[in-house]
Amino acid sequence: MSDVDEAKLGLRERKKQRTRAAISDAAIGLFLEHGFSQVSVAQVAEAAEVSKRTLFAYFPSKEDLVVHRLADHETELARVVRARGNDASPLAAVRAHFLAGLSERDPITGLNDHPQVLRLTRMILDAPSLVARMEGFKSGAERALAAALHETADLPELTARLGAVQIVAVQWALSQDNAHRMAAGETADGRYPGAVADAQHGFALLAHGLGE
Amino acid sequence: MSDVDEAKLGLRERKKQRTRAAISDAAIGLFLEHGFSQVSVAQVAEAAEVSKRTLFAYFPSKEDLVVHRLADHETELARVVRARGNDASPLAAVRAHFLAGLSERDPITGLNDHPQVLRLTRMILDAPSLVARMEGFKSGAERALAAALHETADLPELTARLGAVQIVAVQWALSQDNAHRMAAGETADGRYPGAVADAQHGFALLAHGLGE
DNA sequence: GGCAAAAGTATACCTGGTGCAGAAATGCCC
DNA sequence: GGGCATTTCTGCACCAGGTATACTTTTGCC
Repeated sequence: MSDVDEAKLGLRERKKQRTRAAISDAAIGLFLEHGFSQVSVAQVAEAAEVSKRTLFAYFPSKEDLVVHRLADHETELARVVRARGNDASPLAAVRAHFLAGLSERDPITGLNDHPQVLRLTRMILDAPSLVARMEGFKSGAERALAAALHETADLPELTARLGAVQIVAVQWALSQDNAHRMAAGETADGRYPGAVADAQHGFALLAHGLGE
Repeated sequence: MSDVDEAKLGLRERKKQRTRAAISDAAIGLFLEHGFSQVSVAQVAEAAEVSKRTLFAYFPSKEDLVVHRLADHETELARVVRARGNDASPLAAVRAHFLAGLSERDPITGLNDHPQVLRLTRMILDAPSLVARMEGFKSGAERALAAALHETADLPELTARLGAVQIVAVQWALSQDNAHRMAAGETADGRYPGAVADAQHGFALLAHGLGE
């Protein structure tokens, strides 16, 4: 039918990837247009020209149709910590990574005002089950970061875990604040200086404590 | 039928409360015995001698049958902060409250090895949807604590929020660690000194930072 | 006692998700 | 190209959580 683009994997594998993409695209499109809870998986399956049973062979739940694209952010912080230079502190590495994300307008920092990103954010926030999945990612990020701190910074397990949950909590809160401001109409470029200042403030709190 | 125990509220209200308790008790009993996911709401309704529709009039979801008892912990930290003496710092108030919880073996600190508590903990941890609800409580606690800090400690909103998420994250991690040790067989009394030391460590990290 | 409002019930239905048996497509060897 | 095992897909029946509707029972109160 079509040209052989990526001939490395057999026809079977290519078709599977195309089917997967078709299902995901149909789902995102319908969800963005009508809202996550307003669209049934049966409608998604029909739009993707696939049976409901096949849809669930590719994605274990309705929520996964949305969040599978964000799944690798779960281990992002842990990878940053593991990949840091030997002289750098974990906290400095995470801070540098977050500041880089801000300057690149990485959607995960919340500092992105593209209409598609805004619509996706609003769609997720409107669906409690999707918010719950995001919280689940947060937990996964905590676990992964704790392991990375424990293994590469020679910290006791509890200290690593306590540090990890604080770091993840602060970064998440900073991102949420940015996203909230974008949703309220601020522009990414206009918000950028404030976002940087707030990030510096947040990481300073992490480094030097809340006081007393 | 039975004696009039609490005659303050009308018969209607008393009956409602009894029905509510009957449903909740039947649910907890069945869930503890067979596991949360193994018991259907229809079975709970039957055991409570109530129709399924009535059950859902009292509890909006299956998960609420379990977590409604824990709901007021959501605002516990915020209340502690608001009720502190005018000279005390919020962090000191929270630390004192947590240490008091440890010495009282408050189940929410994780430091309680009563079989019923252990079984309940295991039951919740075995059910992903219940774990997700607990995470939701965490978010609620963060919001409430952030508001309390903002209003009573004269902190900017972002600072209050960043402090709140750190405090909640640390306290939650400490509690989870204790609960995990209880589940692994440690006794509450044996664990108590270590739990206190770990709590001191966690709150010291909050007060003085992770360093660098 | 009688009546309006509240609470409870039975039933049918919708949606997410799974089990099962069979049809269709694919890879591969001839 | 023709067969054949394996994988994939499909239709269908089914389960559980939850809701809408329309109806009956119970309660509060005059």
